[in-house]
Amino acid sequence: MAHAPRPRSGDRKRRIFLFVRDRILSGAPPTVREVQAHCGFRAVQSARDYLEALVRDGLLDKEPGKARGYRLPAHSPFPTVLVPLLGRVQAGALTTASEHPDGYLAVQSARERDELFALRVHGESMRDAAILPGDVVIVHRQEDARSGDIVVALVEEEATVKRLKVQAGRVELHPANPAFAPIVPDPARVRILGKVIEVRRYLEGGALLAPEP
Amino acid sequence: MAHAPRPRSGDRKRRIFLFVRDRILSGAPPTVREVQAHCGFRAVQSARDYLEALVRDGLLDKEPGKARGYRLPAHSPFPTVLVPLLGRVQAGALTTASEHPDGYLAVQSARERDELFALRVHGESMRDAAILPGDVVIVHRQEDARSGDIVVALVEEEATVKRLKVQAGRVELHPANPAFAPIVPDPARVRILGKVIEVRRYLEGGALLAPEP
DNA sequence: TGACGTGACAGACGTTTGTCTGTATGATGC
DNA sequence: GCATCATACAGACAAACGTCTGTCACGTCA
Repeated sequence: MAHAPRPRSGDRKRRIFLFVRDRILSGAPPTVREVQAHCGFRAVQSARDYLEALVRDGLLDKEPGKARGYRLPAHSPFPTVLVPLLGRVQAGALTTASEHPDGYLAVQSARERDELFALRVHGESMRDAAILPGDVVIVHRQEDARSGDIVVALVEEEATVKRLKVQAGRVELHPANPAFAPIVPDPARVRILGKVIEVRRYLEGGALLAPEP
Repeated sequence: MAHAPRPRSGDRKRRIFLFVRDRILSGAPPTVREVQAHCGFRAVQSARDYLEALVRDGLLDKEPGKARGYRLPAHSPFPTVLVPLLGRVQAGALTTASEHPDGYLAVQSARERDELFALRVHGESMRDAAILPGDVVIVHRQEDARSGDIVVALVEEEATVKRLKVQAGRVELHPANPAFAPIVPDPARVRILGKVIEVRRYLEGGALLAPEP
């Protein structure tokens, strides 16, 4: 028997990629047989050939042997976690605050979920570091940091974002705005809550405000 | 033999839900046995019991019989989608480019996912709007925008980020850096690709790999 | 005390699904 | 013509995976 007229392969390959991508984006990668059915192939292997070609092209990743093992080549190999967005953080209340967040943000990170939180920035003190009031910073909880890191620290009983500098063994918190003065706190009274690993600015609407179910 | 001391059930159920949710958000739902392994259960059925309980609670949906059949319910308050991250965009190649992305980013948005893409920013021209080289902008595809919006436009055959100003019916693209001059393009030759709805900066090697070329 | 519900375990069964091997057909190049 | 390659098909096998049935330990409550 004659087969169907051969379609130009690049186009078919592209359509299959879009189908697979759509399915992954919709929540679950397709099986090889679902791709087969979608394309009208009469053999599983035909669909498999295309999928493997897409992997060779770098358009898809796969986990061999696993069911529904095709993935989008993640830009970050990290899983997506939802981290709590805190409004203001007052002294010592970090743990408490993270139990009553303003909402949750999807973050791709190698860190554990409990090591991350998000904080809305108040004030202009980091303007020249391109961090504006209303921006959201994603913070990795840690008690120390290196000179030059942008950190969240407890100063005067409230969390603030500053650049950490260690000069001659002395900890200083530097704003990025000439209108503000560096803070040279009593070492016993400064407490670093974490290090900023990401900055986000939402230009419309706003970050998600969804309660944890 | 005595079993392990019975944990407080609500907490364990919640932790299992978070695990499943993260996995779905990351691109693929887990199998029952993956949940089992993650929780340290010694029987598949134990994991299954929890998963079914979560379905009864309405926290998860499932497709019975299918591999990796657990889903976030449609009414889930976390509309997280994966959005293609494009390196450079050249004339007319937006659709093509989004099929060969550098990777995918998790973005929370009410928009449809094919209306969104992410673009890495090149150059200092938006510095005073707190957008730095290397930042990633999340863009909503639209052909028009309002005066004052930050947009991605095709200029000289390449996509660039600028602030849109409409003065006396004339379209102007304004950089946010005194070192750059406003662009007043031939209206027939300017094309708006979309509006920037979010800006992200990754401060730690992690989530984003490729440094500035 | 005994009935009952819950959380966990154990083992097996059968479907779903990835994978392998082999064949047929047409296009291309020497 | 003949070798070679790519596409599609056919059928089978084996691993992955969802599902079922039964058991055990513990707590609650009448």
